[in-house]
Amino acid sequence: MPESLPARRVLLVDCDAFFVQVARLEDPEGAGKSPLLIVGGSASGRGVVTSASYETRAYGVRSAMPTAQALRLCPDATVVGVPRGSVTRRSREVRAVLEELSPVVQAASVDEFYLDLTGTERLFAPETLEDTAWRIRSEVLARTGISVSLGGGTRRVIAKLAATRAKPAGVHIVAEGTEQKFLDPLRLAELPGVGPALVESLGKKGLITVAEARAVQPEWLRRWFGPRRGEWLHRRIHGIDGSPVDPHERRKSISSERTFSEDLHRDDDLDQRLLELSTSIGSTLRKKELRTRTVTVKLRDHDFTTRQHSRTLPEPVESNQAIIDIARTLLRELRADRRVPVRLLGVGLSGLTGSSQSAQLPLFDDPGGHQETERDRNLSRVVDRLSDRFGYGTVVSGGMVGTRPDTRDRENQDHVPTSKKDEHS
DNA sequence: TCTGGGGTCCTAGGACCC
DNA sequence: TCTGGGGTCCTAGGACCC
Repeated sequence: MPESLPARRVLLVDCDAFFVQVARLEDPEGAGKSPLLIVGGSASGRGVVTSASYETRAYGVRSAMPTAQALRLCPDATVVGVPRGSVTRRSREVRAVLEELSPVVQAASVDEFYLDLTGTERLFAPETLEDTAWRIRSEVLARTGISVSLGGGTRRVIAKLAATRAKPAGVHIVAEGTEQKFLDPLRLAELPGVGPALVESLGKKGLITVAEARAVQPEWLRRWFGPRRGEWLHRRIHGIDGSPVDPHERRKSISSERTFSEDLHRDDDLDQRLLELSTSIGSTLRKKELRTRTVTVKLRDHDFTTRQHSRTLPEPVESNQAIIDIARTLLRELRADRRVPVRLLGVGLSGLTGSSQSAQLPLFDDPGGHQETERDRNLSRVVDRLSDRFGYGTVVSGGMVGTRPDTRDRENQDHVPTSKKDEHS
C-alpha cells in the first residue's frame, strides 16, 4: 500500500435495531410501548426473527433465530410482522439526510451506509472525525427519528468493525496508525466475511483470534485455505482494504421467494405460485428499466433440500411471458429430478442490462422457444399499469397472464389462520 | 431449535474455442 | 489416436451479510 496518500476518512452509519425502531415509529401505541419487541415471524408460522429489541437480546434472542425458539427464551415478548414498505421508506429518508452531510454515500444494505469524508478535513475544521460522527448522529436522529451508531477509520473494514463497538447509539473511531492494535484482540469470527464454516476450519488449526492468525506465515494461510481465500484472510487480519466507497453500485440480481404455510405438492398450485412470483419480479425489472438474460428457479423441498436450475438466453428479455416460459421449464426440470412436497419456491433474474439499449435482432432461433416479441413487452407494460391502479392480484387473477381464479381463492384462505396468529402475538 | 427473504461473491466442472 | 493449455461462458452449489 502506498503510504504517501492522505489517510482516508471512512464512516459506517449503522441503524440500531432498525426494523424494531421502524415498527415502533409506525405503531407508537402498540409496538412503541413494548420494550420486549421482536420483529419477524411470518404469516406462515414458520418465521424467524428479523430484528430483536436490545431488551429481548438480553434473553438470548438473536436475528435469524426461529420465532418459536425466541418466544421460549423470552415468553413475554411481543412479535410483530416486518413492516416492509415503511422500512424501505425510512431507509431512503436516512440516506437522503446523509447525502446532505457527506460527499460520498453508499448504501450497503437497508440499514447501513458508508460515507467517505476524505478531503473534508479543512471544510469541517476544527471538527475531528469523531465530532463529525456525533454531529451526523444527532442530525439523522432529529430529522428522521432513527437512532444510528457510527464507526470510523481509514478503511471500510475498520469502520465496519468500529461500528459494532459503537453500538448502540454511539460512536467509535479507530485512529490512523492504531488499526492493528484494534484488530489483534478480536476473535476471527468477528471479522466480516468470516462465517461459521471458516471459523471451524480456523479453529482446527488452533486459530481463534486475529493476533494468533497474524503469527502464521501468509504462505501457510494460502496452503491451508487455498490461494485466494488465504490471501483474502491475510489482508483481512492486517486490516488491508482498498475497496472504495462507491455511490454508483448497480444491482446484479432481482429475486423473490416464498415459504408456504404448508408444503405444496400439487403441480398446479406450484405453477400458480410460480406465476405470481414471476409477474412480481418482472414488474420490478421493468420499473428499474432493466432486462435479464438469466432466469433461476429455486425449490426447497419439505426436508430442506434446496435445489435450483437456471437458464441463460442469447438475448436479454423483460416481458412476463418470456420470464414465465423459462421459469415453467425450469420448474418442470426440478420436479422431474425429485418429486416431493415443496416448502419454498423462488424466482430470480440475473445478467441484468439496461433496457434502454435497443434490442438486438436475434441471430438465430432460441431452441428453447423463448423468443420475446414486441407484443409480449407491450402486454407486460399494460399489466404493470393496471396493477399500479387496481392492485397486483386483480390483474393476475383477471386472466391476463392465464391464471385460474379457483386456485387463488384457495390461496387466500391459506392466510386466514396465520393472520390470527399475528394478532395474538 | 426446526430453520425468512433480500442480496453478493466464490468455486469447480464442463462446454467450447483457439 | 490416447492427447496441451489458456480463456470465457454457463451451471450448480455454497458461504456469507443484514
